[in-house]
Amino acid sequence: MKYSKATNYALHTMLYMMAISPDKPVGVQPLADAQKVSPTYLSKILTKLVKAGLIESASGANGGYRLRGRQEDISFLDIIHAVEGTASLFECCGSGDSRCLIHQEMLSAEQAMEEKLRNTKIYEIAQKHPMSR
Amino acid sequence: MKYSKATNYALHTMLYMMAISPDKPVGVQPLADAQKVSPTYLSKILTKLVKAGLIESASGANGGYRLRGRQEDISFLDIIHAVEGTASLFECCGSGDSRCLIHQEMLSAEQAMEEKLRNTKIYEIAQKHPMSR
DNA sequence: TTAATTACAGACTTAATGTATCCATGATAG
DNA sequence: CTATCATGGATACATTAAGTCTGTAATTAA
Repeated sequence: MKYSKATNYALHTMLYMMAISPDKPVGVQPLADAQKVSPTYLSKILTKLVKAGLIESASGANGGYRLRGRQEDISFLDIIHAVEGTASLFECCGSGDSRCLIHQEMLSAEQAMEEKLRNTKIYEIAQKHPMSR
Repeated sequence: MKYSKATNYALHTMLYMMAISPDKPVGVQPLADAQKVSPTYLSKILTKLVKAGLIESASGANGGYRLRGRQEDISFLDIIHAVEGTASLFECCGSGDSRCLIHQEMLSAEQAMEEKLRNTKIYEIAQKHPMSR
């Protein structure tokens, strides 16, 4: 079990956008360069962030991607959910059996991690170390 | 990202062993029946638990698998690590860059989940609901 | 209105991992 | 010796991750 590379790219790209250009749109090319990943692949990931409402996009010249909404509120969990989906990490006895105590404990442990991720904002990271990789 | 079915099988089998036969060895067949999974596949998973020192095995007639060591101490995390390995869920900038703040936060969140899993013992579950699936 | 720029969508490929099955081998009790 | 049991290796299949390629649509600048 591992987080996908896509999640890694998404987190770093969000940090990069916040640090470099929090207001003006940035094209996918410079973002891809910063991560050393292909632009077409990164654009797929960014589209997920758009659909999740974390960033917005604009076509045409001078277009690109831009942060949306209150930047201070964007959490690690928001980004991870946008990329990985919101399904539970642990599927148990047909996923419907709420009597299964193992399932309950696993869910509870997962929620501990999610709460931590929900309370961690990229904004804080950007403050501490704007150019952090 | 998801926990493997193998982890699910391992957790349920450990609970089953603790509830049904905490002392005498049990063959893989009845354990496999309880999970509705093939014996040969389950045996591969159990072998991992053996190598991790959580259970012990005995060949030959009247052999099988048996819990090992202090049963009250076996945690969810022990079992998960035995099956999934102990690698971090999040691999970042070449895995070596400890300056990466994103990596640090992800690690910290993961540790929150692990601490929860370390403090959750199957023994407690077995007490509460011996026949829990 | 045309041309350049940019995001988006779909099909596709490749590699890795998970989930199993089958069979041969080896250990052990009776 | 034989029946019973675990172990290991090879293999097969399905699913997912990771990435590429190409065309289409939208928008701006000239």
